[in-house]
Amino acid sequence: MNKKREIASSVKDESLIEKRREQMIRGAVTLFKEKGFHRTTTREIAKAAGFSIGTLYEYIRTKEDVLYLVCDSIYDEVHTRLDRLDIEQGSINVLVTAIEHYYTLIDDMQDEFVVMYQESKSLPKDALSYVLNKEIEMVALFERLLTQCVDNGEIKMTPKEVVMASHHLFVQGQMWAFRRWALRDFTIQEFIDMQTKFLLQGMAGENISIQGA
Amino acid sequence: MNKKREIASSVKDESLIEKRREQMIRGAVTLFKEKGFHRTTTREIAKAAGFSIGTLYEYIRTKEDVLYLVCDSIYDEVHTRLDRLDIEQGSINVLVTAIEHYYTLIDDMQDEFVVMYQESKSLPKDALSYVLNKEIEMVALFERLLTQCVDNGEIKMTPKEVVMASHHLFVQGQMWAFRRWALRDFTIQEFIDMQTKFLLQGMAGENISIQGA
Amino acid sequence: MNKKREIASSVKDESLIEKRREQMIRGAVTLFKEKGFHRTTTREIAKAAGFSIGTLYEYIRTKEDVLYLVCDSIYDEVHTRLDRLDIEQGSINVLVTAIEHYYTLIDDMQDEFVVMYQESKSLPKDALSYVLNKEIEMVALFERLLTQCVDNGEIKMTPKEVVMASHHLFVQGQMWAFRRWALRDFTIQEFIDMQTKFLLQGMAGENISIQGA
Amino acid sequence: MNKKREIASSVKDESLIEKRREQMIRGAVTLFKEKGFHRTTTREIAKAAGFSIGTLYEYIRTKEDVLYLVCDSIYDEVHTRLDRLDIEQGSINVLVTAIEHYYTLIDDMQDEFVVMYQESKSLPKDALSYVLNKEIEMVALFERLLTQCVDNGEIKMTPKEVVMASHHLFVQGQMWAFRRWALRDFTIQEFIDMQTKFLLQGMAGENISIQGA
DNA sequence: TATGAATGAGCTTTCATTCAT
DNA sequence: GATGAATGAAAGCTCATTCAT
Repeated sequence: MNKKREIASSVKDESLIEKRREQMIRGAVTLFKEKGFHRTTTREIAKAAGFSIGTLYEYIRTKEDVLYLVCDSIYDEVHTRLDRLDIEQGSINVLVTAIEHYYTLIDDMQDEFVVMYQESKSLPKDALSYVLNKEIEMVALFERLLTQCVDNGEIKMTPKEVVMASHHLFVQGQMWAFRRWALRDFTIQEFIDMQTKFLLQGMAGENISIQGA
Repeated sequence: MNKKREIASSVKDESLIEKRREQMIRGAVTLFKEKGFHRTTTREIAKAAGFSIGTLYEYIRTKEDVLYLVCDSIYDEVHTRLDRLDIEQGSINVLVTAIEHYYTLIDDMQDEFVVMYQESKSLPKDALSYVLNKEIEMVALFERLLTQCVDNGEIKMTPKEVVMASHHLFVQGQMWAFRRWALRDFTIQEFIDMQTKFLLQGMAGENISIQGA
Repeated sequence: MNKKREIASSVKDESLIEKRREQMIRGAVTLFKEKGFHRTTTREIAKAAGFSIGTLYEYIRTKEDVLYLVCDSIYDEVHTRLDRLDIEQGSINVLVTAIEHYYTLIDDMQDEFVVMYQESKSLPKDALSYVLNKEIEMVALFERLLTQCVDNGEIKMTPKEVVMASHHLFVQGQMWAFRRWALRDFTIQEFIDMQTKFLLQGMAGENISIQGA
Repeated sequence: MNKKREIASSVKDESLIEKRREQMIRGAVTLFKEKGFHRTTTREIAKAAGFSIGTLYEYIRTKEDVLYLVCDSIYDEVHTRLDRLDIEQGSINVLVTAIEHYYTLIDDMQDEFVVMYQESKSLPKDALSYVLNKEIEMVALFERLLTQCVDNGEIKMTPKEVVMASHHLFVQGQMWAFRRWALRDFTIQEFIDMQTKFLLQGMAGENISIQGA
């Protein structure tokens, strides 16, 4: 369900398509980051990619396709980087590794993530649901790892807390991408450490009574 | 510094201005939420507000003004609701109350917050910095409360952890606004409780060794 | 033929109409001079006149009416000032006086003349032809005076030269209004003297002694 | 000083730019003459030029650019036609030729000149000063020729008279463009002859005393 | 009479997309 | 395959004019 959308191209040569689209994505990310999707013109994208507007349209059908290609390429990278973890049995160690890989990935592709989160709402319905689905997959990865930790007794959490914590981890990733201006005193490693510690402390502790008790 | 921007209007009657702008904001939020700022036309805003395009422009100068009015009205509400806390001396109780008020506020104005966070980048430079400043003020409120808890010994945290936790609280608010679709199984009260518990546990625990140690 | 156009007003009190229109004309001339008819808004005219846009429209029907009122008031002044000459029998002396009066008038009402000549093409057909007719009357006055000078032997000119010279005199008046920036080294009296001398020399052809000498 | 303004075009082919702009100018002059710059819409200009509104804006940036192109092309023609005279040593013969060429030029491009003089005030500041400068150059040409005639004894004139006469010649050119409706009984040759004769007579004569002397 | 809020036709300009070369 | 000139729908905004108060 929600398979990768094929972006039509009138060019036949597959390797050329890939090359051109890569140029396109690189240029587009910079522009989208700077001015947003709507304020960026297709001409600008073509220019930044190094070819003419006519050529641009040989490799896409609509401007939104460019945005989709950007989002899609991000998730290709996510998969490349996190696929190993996908098969491993969950444990605290695997979880910690997953968090580290995920946040490092976001750090490496900060611009791309910002663009994706900022602009994905401009995608056409089906492309949007494809991207959203990728997001859900990510959250589900954390959910699975956490659940397995609960199952093997390493962590104590209600199922609802697992859901919440997964979203939490995911959203903290967005935070790193979006709010780096506010977190410029932190290195990515510090950030990872703190997030990890935070999570594990939050989960491990005896129930602490709140509100005066 | 960064004073409220006056949006010029060619109408003189102040109370009428307020009334019309309220209509405008209400209509605009719905539309911006639905289609985003750029895909919404000024004519649609006028129509949703219940008056003509000409009348719309009697109360604003540019389309961006509408977005600013939306953001500004949100922060007016924020201030109305959180101003009491601003003067209180920090303590765990006050902090917990602040979290509750803040997340309840976001819950009440979900659409408005989503729009603000999604679209504020489309504001003109000075308006954007005004809005960003409001955001910083919010984070600073949490920071102050946390620091005072640290000072009075209720909480153990390094200054860096205080900064991180403040951003964390802030971003979790965004999460509630943005990801309600993913959290539809949670009530706002559950959400508040979990976030609060999470935070306090994370802060209170003895240092727990991570990574196998 | 081409009678004064009545500008409709919904106000009854004639003296009030006159008062308001005078305010209007004074304000409008300044604005039209500065920004031209098209770039001036009716609101600006109302404001410059010292009353509201609603009141403005109690005294005129369209924006073009304002322009007409300006042009009309100029020719009222022209008539007031030159009517005496209209009845006198032509002679070199009368001609010289006419030139002097005419150029002095233009000097006194420089702004008004500039506006009229620059903007009169924006008048509606009938108003335009009324104003053009006034212009023709002016030229005709010079023509009559010249012709009578020819008839009484004071000047030697072919009928065609009379026509040309009349237009010449008229156009030199425009020049004084329009090109004062280029003629800032000249006083109006110098200008009058030179124009007069120029004309009379030009007409004298064979050395004809003027003024009896 | 006051160099030709480059009007930006997004089209690269220079010869195409020239061709399209020529179409544009031709169409615009007709329309501006008929209805004035402000009453003419850009769509009408495009249509008159024979292409779409989108294409129009491939060759200009703003509506005012069209007006500038009109003015500029007039002065290109002026230069083409009068440049020879620019280098010649002044003499009565050269002066007479200059007058003839100048008035003939105006006769050939009557519409263009009318438009330029009527509408140039709608140009943006820098374009206006460029055009005004061209005008000053024209007057200066006459001034130089006259001064040289004075220097070589062919003509007797004070420096002030030279200035005035130069403006006079220039303004008479405007007259021929603007008031042809009033001068329809004259051919351009008659006009030239009369103006020339007028000027030379005015200048050549013994000083004739005016007003009583 | 005076006011000024309301209206909407109409303007300039942009830009995604096409297609002949 | 690559190019870029051409297109026109659609957007933001203005302003002359009206009319209820």
